[in-house]
Amino acid sequence: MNFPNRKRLILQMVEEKGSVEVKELADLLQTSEITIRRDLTAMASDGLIYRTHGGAMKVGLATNPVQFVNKTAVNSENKDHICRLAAQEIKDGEVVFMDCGSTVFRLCQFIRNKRIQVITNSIPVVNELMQSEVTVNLVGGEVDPARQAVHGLIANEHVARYHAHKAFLGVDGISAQHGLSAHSETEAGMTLAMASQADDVYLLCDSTKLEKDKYVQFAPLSLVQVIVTDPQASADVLKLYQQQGIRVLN
Amino acid sequence: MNFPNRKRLILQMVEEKGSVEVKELADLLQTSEITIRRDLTAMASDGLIYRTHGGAMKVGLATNPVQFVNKTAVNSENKDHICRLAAQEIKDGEVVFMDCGSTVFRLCQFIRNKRIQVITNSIPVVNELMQSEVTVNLVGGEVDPARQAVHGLIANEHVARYHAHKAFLGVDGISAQHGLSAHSETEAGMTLAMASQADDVYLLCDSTKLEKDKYVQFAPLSLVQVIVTDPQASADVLKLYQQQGIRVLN
DNA sequence: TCGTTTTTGATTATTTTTGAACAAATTAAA
DNA sequence: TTTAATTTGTTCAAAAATAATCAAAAACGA
Repeated sequence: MNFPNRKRLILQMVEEKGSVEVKELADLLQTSEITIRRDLTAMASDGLIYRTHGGAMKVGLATNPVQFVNKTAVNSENKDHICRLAAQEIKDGEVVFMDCGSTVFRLCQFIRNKRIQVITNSIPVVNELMQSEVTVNLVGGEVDPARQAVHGLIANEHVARYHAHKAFLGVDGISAQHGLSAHSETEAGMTLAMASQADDVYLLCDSTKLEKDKYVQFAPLSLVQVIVTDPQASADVLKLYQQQGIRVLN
Repeated sequence: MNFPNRKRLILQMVEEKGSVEVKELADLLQTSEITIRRDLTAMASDGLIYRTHGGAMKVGLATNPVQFVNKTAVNSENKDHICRLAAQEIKDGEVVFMDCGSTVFRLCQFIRNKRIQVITNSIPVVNELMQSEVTVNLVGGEVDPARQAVHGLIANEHVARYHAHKAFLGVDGISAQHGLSAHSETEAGMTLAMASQADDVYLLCDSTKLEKDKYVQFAPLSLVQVIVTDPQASADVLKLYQQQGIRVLN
């Protein structure tokens, strides 16, 4: 076993497990501990891993350029629940849209091993899925640094060139009476673009967003086929949506 | 058994198994180890395989798939020199292309505070420049995980919609006789697309790439206006380029 | 056929990689 | 704070792989 091969395997292990030990690697790669140490030192000086006493760690935490602006942390339990449900809907071979919402971002970890194609305008989603089984298609256009996503006219045109089985979208507000609403027009534009090119539109929104109206009201409820939410959602409210022919998962 | 035949079989084996050993090949192809070594050396210089001690690997497996922050570490002094020169050429208000080379990536740190617009197909460049003064425009299309960049037909079309003052591009090889060459056709396509939409094409390449021919030769030297390289570059070689009307910075 | 060129193989010297031993440094525990 | 246990850096030697040189064999063209 030569260095490039070991390097590849070590890197893969570090990525998977987060951290590794010298002994563990020496055992696994059938070589001496000192050789492993040398490998780790070399890799660390290249910035590939973070060297620790007795092993190495994923550099990702420090290097991974952008963490999702911590919005992911709030309400995380409910969001994971929503994402688990949504992930179950995705079959191998499908093409899906994912927009730049924080809930939608959480979906990444549940679909890493699916053989699907994801079309997205979210930079964090691309970073997350780039090293996974998923094939990623990135929407081109102006980058909006605040939202860490691509938006605008060109972006919408790009989306219009594709067709997907499913679209997984986030919104800032949803109500039976006024439909979907958002904080900004640019986000609304992308949501519309993706929705109109997908067979089924899935809205991922935790229960705090139900029956709330925000700045821009941009689409009727009929745009969506499925709403995925958490168990805290009131049954009465959900019934409102179901009466309009929408499937509800919670 | 002649060289073309061995070459074909070796390539096939490398593709299948990911990595091969000299002994293994000598045994299988009924020839001596030294002949195999010669074959491997020749193939490696064409960029078909990655040479290792005792064998060879698939190119994709050897080049680290994640974080190419490491690649920037090798030859970093020379690369910084190149980037400093290149950065000085960029004036506020300009629009520039940046491709997905590792040298080009290093340019990011030198242009963070410029009021310019960058159009790029490189994910690391986007991550790096997203929180800076620079306005970023991302090229859309299929994401190539190995290169951490967007490539392909759609990507090239996207580039064709824009015009830039300058393009900063990396290549794998350059020679006075055969022009520009690359390891893969997809990279070559993006380079061409950007070059044809820019007023001035700047080639960022350290001296190790001068007078080297790689797998795909895709453009004549006349495509570029400026070559930026390091002080190690031989004056004789640079003169060759200057005679063809190219400006050389080093 | 002969002479030339190309390819292959063998030998030796050099380089690279690996492993072992031991002192120095770091961490954890008392 | 001191002691013990790990881990690491350093030096050296052995093993493996490579480069370089030269000779033999095969292929080629006249």
